[in-house]
Amino acid sequence: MCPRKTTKVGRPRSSDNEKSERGERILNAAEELFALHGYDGVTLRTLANAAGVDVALINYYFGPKQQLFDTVFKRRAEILNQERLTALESAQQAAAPDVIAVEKIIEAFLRPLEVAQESDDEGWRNYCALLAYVNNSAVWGPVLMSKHYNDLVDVFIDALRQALPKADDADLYWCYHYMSGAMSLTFANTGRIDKMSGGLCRSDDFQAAYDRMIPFIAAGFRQVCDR
Amino acid sequence: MCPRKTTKVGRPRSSDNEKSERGERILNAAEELFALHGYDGVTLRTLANAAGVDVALINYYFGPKQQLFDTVFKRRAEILNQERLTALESAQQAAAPDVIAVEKIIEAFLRPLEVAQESDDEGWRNYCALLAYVNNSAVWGPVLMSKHYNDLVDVFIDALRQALPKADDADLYWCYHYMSGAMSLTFANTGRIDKMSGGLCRSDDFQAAYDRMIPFIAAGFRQVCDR
DNA sequence: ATTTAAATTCATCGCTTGTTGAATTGTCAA
DNA sequence: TTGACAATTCAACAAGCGATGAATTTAAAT
Repeated sequence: MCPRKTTKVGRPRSSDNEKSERGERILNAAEELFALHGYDGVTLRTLANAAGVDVALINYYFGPKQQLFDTVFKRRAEILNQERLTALESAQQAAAPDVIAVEKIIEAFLRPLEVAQESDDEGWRNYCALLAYVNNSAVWGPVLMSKHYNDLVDVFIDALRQALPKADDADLYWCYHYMSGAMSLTFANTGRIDKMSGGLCRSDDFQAAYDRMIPFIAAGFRQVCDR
Repeated sequence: MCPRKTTKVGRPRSSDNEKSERGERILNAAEELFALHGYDGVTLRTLANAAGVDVALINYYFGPKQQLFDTVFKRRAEILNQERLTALESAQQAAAPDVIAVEKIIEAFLRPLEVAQESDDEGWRNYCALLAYVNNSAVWGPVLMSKHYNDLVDVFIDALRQALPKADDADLYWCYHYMSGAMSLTFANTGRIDKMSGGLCRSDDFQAAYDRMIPFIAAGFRQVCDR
């Protein structure tokens, strides 16, 4: 007779689905959808549906949409930065008292991304695509990239300046920019290279991408900055 | 008394604003807005307003929104491809009977973009940003890039294969991919490098970007494909 | 002169958007 | 046991969305 209500209003019993972690479910779904469709391509209702959550809960946890976007972008930026920094430091200590080689700096910059993408956590693959979106956007790039990644840039530019003493700063920044672009597209995982190469190369073959990318970028730096 | 009607219904006198070219005005405004905000970030009303045109006229000329997007993307793709091809051919003839050098191939690929961006036609700068958006999008990239640029890729990969006979195809495609990413971000003109470098480098300094990019990319190709 | 077609505006359709206030249910400390 | 607070659903809001049929004006063809 009376139709069984499938969703119950009000605070759920904490034992119902222990560690449901709705907040994180929202962030994960948002990460995936924003990466795929961009900021404006995702509606809060689609997101709520993907996260298995009522639409009002998004605002309850994260405020308005823009703030949610910033939160999603920030979350893994901090982790990634930390891993890059420790990778750089340990490479510098390994090389001491000599100055570190360019290849090692590039490696400290790229390997954390590769490790993240190959991890079990699917969220990292989504985050890399989001990073490509933000990095290439004239609206979000100057805001979010500067806000969350500029400190890291300074550290790596410093390291490169020591490794390439003949370079002037403009050379270093431009080359860093090329690296950033190559990295973004490569790890954005769009499936483009699969089609382009007729299936010979695969977007999700991170090992192949990485093996070639380090020497590619390092040689570029040397050519421009070590003349 | 009677309020002056500022817009008149019906077909306008052809002498009214000769060569008004409303169709092209729509395409140009769409190019700019799509490049800045992406597909979903642009509403047809915003676009109509920017183009100084009634919203219904967009559908009349270009059909539904998706079809408009494709038309915008296609327009300059054909021009760009043609210029890249002739640049490659004339470089090959200049080198004959020797095989062309890697640097010359990269140059044939990049210089048309630089010339376009430095031209008076502001639309080219917008188009480059649009190209970066599409290239990095997992939704549009595999569709539009493949549709409008894959033939060109084949030609350039062929040329690179001749210039780097020791390389296997996977190497070539991956390096091409790095080049594509570096180019996209660099010419996307997001203003990121301006902030990153504290004003030392400027996004719109295409000459500076280009002067360093050719040797950077060429050295990368040689390192990976000429071992 | 008449008819047909092209180019434009207007008004409106049904749906979706982000956001929010109110109601509901559960937890936990006093 | 009561009262404050946390977590959730529901219903609704004004605004905006893409699309389109009808009306209108002009140009071109006959």
